[in-house]
Amino acid sequence: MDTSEPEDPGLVDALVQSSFVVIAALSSLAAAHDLSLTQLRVLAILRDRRLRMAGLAGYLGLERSTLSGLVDRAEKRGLLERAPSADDGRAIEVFLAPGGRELADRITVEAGAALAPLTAALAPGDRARLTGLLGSMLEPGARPR
Amino acid sequence: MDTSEPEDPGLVDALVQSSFVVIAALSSLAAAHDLSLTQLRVLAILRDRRLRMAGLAGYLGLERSTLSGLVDRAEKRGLLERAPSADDGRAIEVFLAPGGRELADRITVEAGAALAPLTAALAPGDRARLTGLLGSMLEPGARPR
DNA sequence: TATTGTTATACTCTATAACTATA
DNA sequence: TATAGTTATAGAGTATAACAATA
Repeated sequence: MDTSEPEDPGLVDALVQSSFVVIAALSSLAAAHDLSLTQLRVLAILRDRRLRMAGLAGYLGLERSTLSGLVDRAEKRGLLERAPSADDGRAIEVFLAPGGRELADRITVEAGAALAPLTAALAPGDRARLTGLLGSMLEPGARPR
Repeated sequence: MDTSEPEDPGLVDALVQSSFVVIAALSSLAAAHDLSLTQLRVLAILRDRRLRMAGLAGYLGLERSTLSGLVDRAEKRGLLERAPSADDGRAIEVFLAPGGRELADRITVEAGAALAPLTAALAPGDRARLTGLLGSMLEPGARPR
């Protein structure tokens, strides 16, 4: 018996469809600021963290070599900064430059507005219910892979 | 007053996070079959449709020129086929080749399995509730942009 | 020896612009 | 003229492999 079979194809479809809609909205928001979706994620991740290159790569699920170019470009645009780690002579820490922080804040607001057409489709009680259900679905240990 | 402000930042966060988790699972499923996420979407879209290049580009939100290369590669792999349209001498129709249909079916099953860790985190009643809430959120007219 | 980050290389994805063929 | 698709070109994103510096 394959216990990993889905019990509710309708839910899978709904999750996949809504995810594509949300990601498309975020991609278009990123594009409006001349960012890739990955760069937008970097800004969001570094909003309250300072990470080494390898740590950032881990968050994004990318190779370290990929981050080098990505951070290069963002650094040239004044969004990110690099600084050698005090603890480890090999490591480089990445964090938001002033311009990056400003943009990250702006994008946070705009993301809410971009998704408002979706969230506004629900009654207030349903919004809270949806938040709760997504929250329990994402609880530690429930992630795929 | 800015009426496009989000009324529930918690919901926005939950939607964004869950969407990234779902898309990451699908990307990794695509990668396991040597497909890009876009190619996986093409297989899903063409599963019950035959579209012109321009129509497919529209579904994906991509330029026609982008589709040319993408379909080229998938065609060489035996996943898609092209045929001139009977109605319009300029148009080319794209549809699943036998290999593409087989792969699309397999991927549909595997997507359910890949997301099972998420869906299984919910009680059956909650799964139905979540399906319903996502469904009403996606109702026509609610899409961003 | 192992790890951190970078560089070199290659391929895919994507867009813009120019082109051909058809409408 | 306008539309469908392709090609040429260019840039970003990504990975693998090889490398230098540090641990």
